[in-house]
Amino acid sequence: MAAVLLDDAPASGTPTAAPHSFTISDLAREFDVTPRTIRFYEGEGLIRPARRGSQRLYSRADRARLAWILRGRSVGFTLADIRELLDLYAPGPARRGQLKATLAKSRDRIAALEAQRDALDATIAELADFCRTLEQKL
Amino acid sequence: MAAVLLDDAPASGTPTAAPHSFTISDLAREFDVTPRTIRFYEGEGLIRPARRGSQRLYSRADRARLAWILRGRSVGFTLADIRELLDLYAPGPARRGQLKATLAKSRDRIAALEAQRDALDATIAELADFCRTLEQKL
DNA sequence: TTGCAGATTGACGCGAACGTAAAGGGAAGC
DNA sequence: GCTTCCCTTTACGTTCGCGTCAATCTGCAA
Repeated sequence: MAAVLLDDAPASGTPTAAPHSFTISDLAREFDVTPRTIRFYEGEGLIRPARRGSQRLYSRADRARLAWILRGRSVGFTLADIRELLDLYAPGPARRGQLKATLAKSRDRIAALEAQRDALDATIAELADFCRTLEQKL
Repeated sequence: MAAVLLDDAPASGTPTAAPHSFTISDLAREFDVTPRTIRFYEGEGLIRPARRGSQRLYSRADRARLAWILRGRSVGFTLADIRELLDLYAPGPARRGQLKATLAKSRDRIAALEAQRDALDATIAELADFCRTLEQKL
């Protein structure tokens, strides 16, 4: 996982050379968000692109980090949640007590996510069932 | 599913007789939300409890409906989404064109939910992996 | 040189989903 | 009768996650 946040593979099947840096609107287009959104995440401390003068320059690691943020968002994390998780991944001084606390937090997250998945599955099943009864009526 | 919205089974293993009506704080306690939240949902047209005088009285169907609303919320639906889905379930006049539109909407929802589940699974897998590396360090 | 496209910061705005008083009604128990 | 709860409505406040100007700067091409 940590590797994912350090770099990311170019889009498969794309023979065009993968650039090593991106502008804010490059990323905005790629991930279908606005530049405003990306700047907002930076303001919230979620991402820290380099600068060339005043202009932001995103590395592939930044790009992967953004992808991670957006996926977190898509599963219902708040931006505060995401920041906390990114901090967990960051290799801190790693005292033993810290590690155990981090482990506990991670496990809580997992439990919550699994509960959410159960809710998701149930909802999907219901909707699928509903679709079947609709098809019957046609 | 429609049946779920009409009634709901009492909590399994509970020998106490299942009441047929509830106050707002009964439901608030049971589902761990505030009365304010439930009243808010009523204001948004998501639920319509009976009244005894000015006091709200929730039937078991209302209770099931609330549960459905909260599960919808937990999977990331907005209240507007939930209202729309509840309306879909409501047995409308059912013209053929309506049915097909409803079916299309439902399928779109399912596709979105499945994408969300994939994101969830990936996130869970990552966190689980992270936990394993933490355990190694202990 | 003069645009023009795309980048920047700053500030205010906004919808969603409630929270939080404030002020009062109504039944129950002492 | 008085207090104590629990319920009610009304209404303004708050947080999150951006949207939307506005003013400015910076290259690059015509």
